Amino acid sequence: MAPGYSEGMPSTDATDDALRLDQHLCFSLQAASRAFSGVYRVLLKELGLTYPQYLVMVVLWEHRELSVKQLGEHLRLDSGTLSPLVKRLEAAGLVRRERSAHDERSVHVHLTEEGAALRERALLVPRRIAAATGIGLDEVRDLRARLDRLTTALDAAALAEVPDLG
Amino acid sequence: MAPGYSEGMPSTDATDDALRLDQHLCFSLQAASRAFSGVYRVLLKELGLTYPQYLVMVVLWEHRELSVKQLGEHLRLDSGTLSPLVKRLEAAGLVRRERSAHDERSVHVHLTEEGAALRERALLVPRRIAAATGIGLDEVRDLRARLDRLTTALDAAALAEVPDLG
DNA sequence: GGCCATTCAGTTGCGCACAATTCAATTGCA
DNA sequence: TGCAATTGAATTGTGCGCAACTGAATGGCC
Repeated sequence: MAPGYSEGMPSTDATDDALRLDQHLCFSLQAASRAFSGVYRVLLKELGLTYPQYLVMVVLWEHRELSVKQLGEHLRLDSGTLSPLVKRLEAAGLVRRERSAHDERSVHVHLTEEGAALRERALLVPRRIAAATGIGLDEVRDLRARLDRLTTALDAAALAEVPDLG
Repeated sequence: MAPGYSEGMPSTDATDDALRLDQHLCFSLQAASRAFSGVYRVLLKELGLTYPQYLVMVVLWEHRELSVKQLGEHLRLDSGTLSPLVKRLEAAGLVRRERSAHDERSVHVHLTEEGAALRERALLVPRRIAAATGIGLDEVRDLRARLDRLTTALDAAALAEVPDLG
């Protein structure tokens, strides 16, 4: 039942089994995520976007203008990742950054004409991706729900792992 | 039903909806994957491993000795990623690299005493991770199966996207 | 009003993922 | 046997993710 080690000595201990690569949900997750990136990479090349840049544009197409902080809340990214990424989008002419008048600390990112126009060309991407997954809308919805619950649980656990309070 | 754009003008077009961030399975997937990494990062710090390094060790604990190429097949990584990573594991004293006698092109990676011994301390990791996910073994198994099928489908699609053959 | 803690963006540094290239070793085939 | 194509590892370069830090702006509190 259990493949065990290469020596042909099957491990019957569940704790041992748990250390096998194929028992790691995190690996299946990461593999699927990278496979997704690979498909997006091909589709997005003609838009001149990387996959993380595409996600930033998706958020901006939905909200038009956001601070770096707000972008990070939507995408779970911090300024260390977003600052250079947004700069590259600005260099590509898709967004512009401006200091807020109300709060000089924050920087608002908004679409340029060109950035807004790119949305038209991006509309086909989700359909082509959906076709590539080979699964139906219902299963996609179900998977998303499960994954989001998983993320919430893991975030909570990560906080608990760094007690700070004894 | 559909939140639509910030202007309060709900988009009833399914194509428009598909461009919303919360419709992107890839994002839920990546978010869950990064949440996993975060929990692992905390647990693995005391083992002196990063999450990708841990996965390499998991494969080596299972197979004892593999070429860089074989490691890459297990983990879906190429030498561009593995070469420096394995070098860091070697610098940490956990593995040793040796040119194969049969084929001088290939480099075999095998555990040192210290690397093999580290397995004992790693045995607790999967249990603590399982607790952090907040889901049962059955759902984990089901999720893994779905994700692996998804990865297979996406890989096939990625190949089809780069026709090369017209 | 003046001071301190907090907030926000940006930078630096490190490791990972991946494309593209290089180079040596090997294989295949004429 | 000799040469071309392939294979395996390593290197280079770019971008992402994240921790740690900097510095300016803001807000709270006395």
